[in-house]
Amino acid sequence: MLIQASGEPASPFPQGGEFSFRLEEMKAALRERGVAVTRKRAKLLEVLLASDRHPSVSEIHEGVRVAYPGTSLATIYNTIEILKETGQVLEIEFSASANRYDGRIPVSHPHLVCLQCEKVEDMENTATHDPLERVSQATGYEIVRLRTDYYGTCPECLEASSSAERGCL
Amino acid sequence: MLIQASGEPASPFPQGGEFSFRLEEMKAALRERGVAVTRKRAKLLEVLLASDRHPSVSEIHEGVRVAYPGTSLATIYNTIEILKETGQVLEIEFSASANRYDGRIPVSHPHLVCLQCEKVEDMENTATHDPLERVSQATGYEIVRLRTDYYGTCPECLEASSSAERGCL
DNA sequence: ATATCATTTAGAATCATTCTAATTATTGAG
DNA sequence: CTCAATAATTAGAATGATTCTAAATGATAT
Repeated sequence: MLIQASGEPASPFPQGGEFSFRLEEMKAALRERGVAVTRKRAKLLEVLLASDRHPSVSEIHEGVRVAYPGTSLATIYNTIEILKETGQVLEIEFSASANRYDGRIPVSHPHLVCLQCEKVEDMENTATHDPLERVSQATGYEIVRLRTDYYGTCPECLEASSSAERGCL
Repeated sequence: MLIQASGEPASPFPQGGEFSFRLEEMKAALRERGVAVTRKRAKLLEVLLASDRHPSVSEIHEGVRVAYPGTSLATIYNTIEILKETGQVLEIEFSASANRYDGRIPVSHPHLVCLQCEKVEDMENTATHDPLERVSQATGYEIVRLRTDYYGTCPECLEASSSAERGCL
């Protein structure tokens, strides 16, 4: 599926460029990381930010290929990996379909995922008593499932790695 | 990784059978669905319930093979699929590693996922203001990421399917 | 210009999962 | 019991997303 079909030249964003701030932030993060902001990478960032679809890698690929037809999938994966490492993109994992990416808000926040059309939308972070019902009311979705997972390092692994640092291994 | 090595005969659960209730519930759901509770399937349910690891398909496979060495992976996948359809197991999706399954509490609830050892633990559902900090305090995890996603059907798809039902397509 | 280093590439490899077509087990009717 | 019908199970192939690899290309800096 195609994200954005704007041509190459200096492309400001369609809807008025609300995310030019993020664009610069991402470019700065890449430079700070010591990697070049090549034309393809810059285009990738634009495509990522231009879409409110939380695009997949292959959607981004198609978007970049509008401007640079020869672009390989590997380039998209490589760059997304760097963006992940620098905290510039949020990966929304799926096992049954392709992962989706949020470059606009790169920190954890709730989404609405339509099981039918696979749309992924941002959700206002409302207070959370009986979250399913509340969210259903607020959004018009028929909510059937909520996923809330906290990711981090467990106490055992924290202890193990601090021991290792102290040379106890 | 191996889940449970108990032999075949009538095996009650190791820790005293707190989940025999769920076992019966799952068997009943299968029967109601019109599928047989074969010995391999029964074993699968036991292995699933016996572990607090939120086992993956291949972990379940290994557990079942202790009792039934010839068991194929396909059987595990097939049965898990039926359990999912009947709401008897909660699938915890990962894209970078195998999905994990919770048969003890088959409805949505928060987990703690260790990024280092890939442990998946159940979490008490505490009130949720500044959830990262709160959860970190409560659990000893160093929390770096929270995933909260609501799954369901968006208003557009709801409308589309009700139109279709009314014969408007 | 040229040596160096990063970037990009096409395609192979991997891994979880699903599919397929054949085999085996179970069940119910007679 | 026996046999036909149906369900369950199997091994392995197919799929699809992602990662890896090794070669080619591009940019940079003297």
